[in-house]
Amino acid sequence: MPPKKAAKKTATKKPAAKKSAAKKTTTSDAKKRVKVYETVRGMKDIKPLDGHYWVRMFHAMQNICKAYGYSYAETPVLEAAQLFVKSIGKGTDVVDKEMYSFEDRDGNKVAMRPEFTAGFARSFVNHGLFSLPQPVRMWTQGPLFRYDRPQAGRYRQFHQFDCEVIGERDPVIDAELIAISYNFLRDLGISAEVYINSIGTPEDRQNYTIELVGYLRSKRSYLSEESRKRITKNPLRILDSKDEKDQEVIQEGPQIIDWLSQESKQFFMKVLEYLDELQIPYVLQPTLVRGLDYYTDTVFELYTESSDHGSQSALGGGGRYDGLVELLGGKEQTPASGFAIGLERVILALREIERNEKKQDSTEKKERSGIFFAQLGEQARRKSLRIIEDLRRNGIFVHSSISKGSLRAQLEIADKENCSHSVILGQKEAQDNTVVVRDMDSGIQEIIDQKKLESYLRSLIKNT
RNA sequence: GUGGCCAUGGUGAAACGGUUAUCACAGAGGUUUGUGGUACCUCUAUUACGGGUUCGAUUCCCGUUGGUCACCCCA
Repeated sequence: MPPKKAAKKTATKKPAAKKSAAKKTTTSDAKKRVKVYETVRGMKDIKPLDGHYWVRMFHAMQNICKAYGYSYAETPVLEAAQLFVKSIGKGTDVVDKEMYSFEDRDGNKVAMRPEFTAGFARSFVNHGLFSLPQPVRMWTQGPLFRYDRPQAGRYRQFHQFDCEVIGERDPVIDAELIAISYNFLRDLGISAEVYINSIGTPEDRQNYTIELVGYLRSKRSYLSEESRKRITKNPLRILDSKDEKDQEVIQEGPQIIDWLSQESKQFFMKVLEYLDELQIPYVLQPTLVRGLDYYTDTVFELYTESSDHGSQSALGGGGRYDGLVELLGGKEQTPASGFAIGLERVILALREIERNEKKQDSTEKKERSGIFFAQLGEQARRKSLRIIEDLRRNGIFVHSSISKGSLRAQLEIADKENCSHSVILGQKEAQDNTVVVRDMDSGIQEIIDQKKLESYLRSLIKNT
């Protein structure tokens, strides 16, 4: 920003000289154009205009996590690369193709986290969190990195809201996590659909995969080219193929549900029962399998109901990962479960809702609210500094534009910010220890004693 | 990683290959630092970057970068 401005200013100062010189670039390197940097591909600025979305989401996270008794925790962005390879799995795209990994100055292989779960599991093992009352409920939020091809709702640096419960295998935990994710979205005004499935134990999955591959081989000729390749590479992925013919084949094929062990099946039934009890609607999706290796039993995903953005409509997902903590050197049998929601996608959904709302009542004007404080002249400015400060300390938020000189300019801003009242302090008022309070709708002005201003404003705020 | 489409000020758009790149909105400043939601004036673009074709390129071609959509994958 600053470099650009500087360049512009020099350009406007001597436009004539510039033009002739620009073509014969010989000595005139003085006006070298300063390079304007852009964000690196796939990275996104959060602009002040969009800030309110993030603040809203932070509030929603905090409130809901407090209500459910989750503690805030954080893990570093940078971890040993191997941590992710081991937990997410070699052969997954996330690890093989999309991970930001490099050697640091000591030659250690590190990676920027592509997800939260592995870091949390590591942290749990690292700090012996099994000695806390079990299970440990944690939540976090922050940036994650995946070197993917950017698209709307998909960036290389993206943000997730994440909850993890480590140290207990109970279906009620899974139901609770689904409830949190569902309610988080509901609190923001998004009605989500929960898709749920169970993929059982790793052994269950292995047996099922063998069966599935056998079946798919027999139907090979009906499958799409892409899926044919996947039979050997990643057969489970064929289940959620978007190809219609593939789907037809899948419908007739074996379902993982039928391959679950008795225990897993019962566990899953319980999860569903608890969801019914919590009155969370869900859709059983026999083809739902998740991409990361560590998942066991319950898996679920959340979609917006009005899924306009075809492939980007998944807001989040999660599941149980009973084997991960042990895999990372933790105590034997440390079960866990968690979910993550993509915040950029939540914003996408919020925007869409806003668009629809605008269509419906575009005529309705926003009601004015808020107080603006305008000042005029040096003496009044000084005085108003103090008054504004006092008001703010006492919890009354006032807009002001104290750096501006003219009253006109200030009232213009008051209007744009949609303030209901403006407090005006000029030379005269400064002397009389009064202020003028102007109603921005009617234009009616009242003279108020400075001492009474606070209580006066309070009554105004109450009324609106 | 594969394929398609696209790129003009802060935003949204104009401009048969031809003078000074047009318009709206936003922004900054001003119309005697005491009155906004309605006026007026001024300012705010080496047309993404780099090459080429041409007397001449915002317009045509190539490359780069970025955006976007679908696939892959996923949040």
